[in-house]
Order: sequence, then structure tokens, then C-alpha cells
Amino acid sequence: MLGVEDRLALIKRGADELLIETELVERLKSGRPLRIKAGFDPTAPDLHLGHTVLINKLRHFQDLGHHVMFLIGDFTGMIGDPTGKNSTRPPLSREQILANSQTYQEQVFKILDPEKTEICFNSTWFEPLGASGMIRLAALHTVARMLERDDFAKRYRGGQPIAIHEFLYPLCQGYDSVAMKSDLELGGTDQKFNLLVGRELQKHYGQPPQCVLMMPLLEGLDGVNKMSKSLGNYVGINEPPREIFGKLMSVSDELMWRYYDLLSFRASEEVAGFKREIASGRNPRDVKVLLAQEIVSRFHGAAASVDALSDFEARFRQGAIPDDVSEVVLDSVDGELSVAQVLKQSGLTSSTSEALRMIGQGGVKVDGVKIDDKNLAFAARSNFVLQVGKRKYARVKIR
RNA sequence: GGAGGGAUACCCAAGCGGUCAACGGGAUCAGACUGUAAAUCUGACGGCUCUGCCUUCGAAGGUUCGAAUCCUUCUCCCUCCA
Repeated sequence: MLGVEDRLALIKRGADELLIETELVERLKSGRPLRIKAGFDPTAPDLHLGHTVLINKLRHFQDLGHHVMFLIGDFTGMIGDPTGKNSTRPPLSREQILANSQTYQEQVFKILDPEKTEICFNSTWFEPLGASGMIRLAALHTVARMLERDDFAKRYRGGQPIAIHEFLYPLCQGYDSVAMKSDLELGGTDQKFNLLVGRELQKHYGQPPQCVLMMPLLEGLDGVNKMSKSLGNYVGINEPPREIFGKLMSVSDELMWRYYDLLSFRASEEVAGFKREIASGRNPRDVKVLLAQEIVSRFHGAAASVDALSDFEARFRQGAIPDDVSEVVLDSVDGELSVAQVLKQSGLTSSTSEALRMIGQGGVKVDGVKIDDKNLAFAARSNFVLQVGKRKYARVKIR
């Protein structure tokens, strides 16, 4: 068993902020398994690397012998967390929420130990609470205090609408902590306000207030916004290995370091070594490959990461045609079909206008040979591989 | 309830009677280069049977030879007052 100091160090590794450290130390000293809470909105059916920052940390707690409670906000999902949003979120339907939370559970156990994880749904305590209970809960907080929250304040000042129900979200999240008797809640830095409401409410209900551990938010592939499904800048852990690999390779050299900090399990001394090597001339690409392979192996196994690397090398270094090109069969018109139609109907371009533009820009290849004739037509019964740019392929058969 | 302000392409945002398929930025896509789907540079970025034609500027009407631009009504949003 590690000493309190070492356990605390592991808990704090990579974390942005821990409140209140002295309180946590006291609880760690008690030696009992702590009740660790982390809540997830069932909005995105697929976990992405951004979620795993937090889940990895939950795994640390499990390894230290604590009781991890994975809360699925099936009730609060109907409100929609307003955190970090500059607009009201559309509420989810009951069916969507249930389907999404199912997917969550399947994926989260790629990282967490199912034996040591308790899955909770907050509808368990909110359904019985009822409207009157909700009003009593709402009476515990003031509008002024709600408006202290930065994103509410900004929206209010900026003339953006704030719907009343959005005020209920932090209260509900705080009440979750009461219902779950949590010792520590884990969340992103953007969750600070909500996490602290939990402390307030627990005090009100006569419980010792939870400690709060905040993890940094992972930037998405654009390196600017936080990784999110809705912004399309994410890497889903269920995506095909080659896709995960490619997406990680598209990260800028600068952002790569951030990903190393928050996603890699490599020792920090080793990462520091990479930085020194690159400063003295090593190609950043090679280090990026190591990261991409580590992540792919974590979710899909070592074999998949080797395959993803060789596929990537073949396609982007040597311009080879990949081996998993999907096939489309198209009907000819009067015995032939124009390139523009083939591109559109095969789904490689979204319109014939775009198809013609791509040809004009030199982005279209037939069997690996660039074409520049916009009026080109393919005869019936021809069979070829069509390519747009470096990433879109289709094996086309014309009937 | 009253008074103002706003709604433009994926997002932000110009335009305020013709030269507007609509400035600019972001995102995206393509090309070049390369060390990679990094960076940088160049270009494209409504649709089509594509040297031309068709449909767009919240919705519906109207004025005009001609409207994103003017008028009317409607919808939604914001601000201030009550």
C-alpha cells in the first residue's frame, strides 16, 4: 500500500485543481474506500478521447481501492448542461437518452474495471422527488449566485437568452452528490461551479462536503475548442483504428504535446526526453506516430496499431491505394456515365458542381492517374478505382 | 403591456435599389511543398443537362424596368421600461 503522500501524488497527476486538499488528506488517512463520483451527460453516444482524460483518472482511483460511481445523467440529460455553452441546448428525448447511456456503459469498461464500478442513474432519485421536491431544491439557491457563474453571466450581459430550467442543472448535479453521498467528485475545469454547488447542498443536508478534483479539458483536433462530438473535432474510441491513427497524425506538432500530457500513459520523464530529441533534430512525425500507436493499441490492440501505421505509410508516403476501398455499382445512361455523375453518385463529392471543381483543381484520379478532362465519360461495364484528394476512394463498376 | 433593435451561405460578419451567387474572417476541401492528414503557400467553397442556365439573403405578399436592400403582414430572438 502506498503512503498517503504517494497516493495524493497519483491523484493529482495531470489534474488542474484539487479542492480542498487538506480535506482529502484527512479522508485518505481514514483508510476507508472513498466514494468517487463522476457524472456524464448521455448526449454523445460515443466516448471520445476527451472523455477518457476523466475516465483514466477514475481508473487511478480504482487502482487505489476506492469506490467509483459512474453517474449517467439520464434525468439531467433532459435539461442539457448549459456549461460552456453560449446558447440553450435542445433537450434530449427519453429514448435517445436510454440508447446513449447503454452505449456509454459498453465503452467505459474498456478503461474501468467493471467489478469495481457502480453505474448510477440520477432519475433514480429525481423521479421520486417530484415537482414539489424540485421547488424545495430550487429554494436553496439564489438567482444572484447562479449569475455568478461565468457562462451565465456572459450570456446575461451579452443579451443571450437563459432559460429558467438551465438554472436547475447545477442544482440537480449538486443534489446528485447528496443522493450519492460522494466523498469526491471528478469533473472538467469547466465544471467548477457545478461541482461546488454539490458542496453547498451537501452541507445543507448535513453531509461532509465532497472534495473536488478538476481535470483539464482536452482540446479537439483543431487545437482551439474543447473536444466534442458536436464540433466534429473529436477522436472516438470506437472509430476504426486507421481512422483514429490518421486523426491523431493530423494533430499539429504543438498540440501533440498536450495530447501526450493528457492521454499518454508514458512516464513524464520519457515525454520530456522526446521534447529534447526533437529540439535537437528528431522528426516530430516519429514521436507523433508513437502517440497514435499507443492510443490505437489501448482501444483496439497492438495488431491494429501496426496495421494502421503501415496503411498510413502506404497511403501518404507512397500514395498507394488502400486495400479496403468500398465498392459502388452505378447504372450507365445510354451506355456511358460522365465523371461528374460518377463522382456524385458514388458519394465522393456532394454535388456535380463540386465534382467539376475537384477535377479543375487536379484532385481526381482514376486508377491512380490524374485526370483533367471534365467531359470524360466512362463506358458501361468499365471497372476502376476513383479517388478524390488523398482520403476518398471508391471502386466503381458501371453497369 | 409599452418603446426600440435584430434575423444574410457551415459559423461569425459586411452589404442597405442595379456592376450581388453576395466583401472579409474562421471552418472545410483541393493543389504545391514537405517531415505527416504538422507548418507554410496557392486556389476553391449554392445547384444544374456548367463559356450558359436555375434557386438563394427569417416567411408570405407588394412597389419597381430591376430588391438582400423600399413598403405591409407574420414568425422568432434581444434590449430597455412596466
